Amino acid sequence: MGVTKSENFTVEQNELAILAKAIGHPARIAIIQYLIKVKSCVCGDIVNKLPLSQPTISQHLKELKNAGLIKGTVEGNTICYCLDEAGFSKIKAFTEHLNLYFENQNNQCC
Amino acid sequence: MGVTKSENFTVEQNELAILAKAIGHPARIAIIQYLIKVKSCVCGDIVNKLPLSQPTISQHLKELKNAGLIKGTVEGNTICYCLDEAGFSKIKAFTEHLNLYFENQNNQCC
DNA sequence: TTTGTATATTGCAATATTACGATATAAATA
DNA sequence: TATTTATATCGTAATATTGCAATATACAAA
Repeated sequence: MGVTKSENFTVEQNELAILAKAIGHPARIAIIQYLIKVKSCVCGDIVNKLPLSQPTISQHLKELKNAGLIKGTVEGNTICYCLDEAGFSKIKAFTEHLNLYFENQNNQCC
Repeated sequence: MGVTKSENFTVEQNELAILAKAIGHPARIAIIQYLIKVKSCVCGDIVNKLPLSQPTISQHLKELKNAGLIKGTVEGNTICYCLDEAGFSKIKAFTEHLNLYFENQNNQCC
């Protein structure tokens, strides 16, 4: 099929899945890492930083934006992108659960 | 195409992408959440906990295992699954970078 | 040994994703 | 106004993912 049965899962599970899926591509990881590295918004040079064509990068940026992981602000001719805390804070809550799990792994069996 | 140009990105970027992609499905989130909740291995009742067929769940478990996010141990007739710290520790390192970014967001522009 | 139980694999149909050339749009500049 | 520059959208081909029925495998129990 190729179609995910979203209706069988909770809103939270679907939200987390959408976020993780959006992160799940090396080009989108590279975009996120670049935005972390420069420590601010980036106006208009992302295309030059990635080994993909302009339409492809535009598509990846759109997906990150749809997932709530980056924000884009029109700045005259160019667009300024930066990380969006909204999306990442949901991931943070999830990973903190995981950290707690591994810190208290008393009853492990395998 | 549908084929990711992995060779254009770093090993780290590809590894992270594979991990995030594996998490990026509500059924696999549900499996992870269930393993967190029961706080131990789970032997043989995952199929009853999810609203998907047995072959589909088997496939999702395989993907989580391939990504290094869960471990499975054969226990007679059943298989015991638990979370695998190996995979999650890589994600932890990545999210900690992000946390630092948002804690020091002095030079934000959008 | 036969039967039951749990999980994996195969095969396939439907849909999603990735990538990019061509083209559109919109602002900046000459 | 015409041209350049930056980004988005469209259309399409190739490949990947999702889901399940059917079947296989492997151990357990009768």
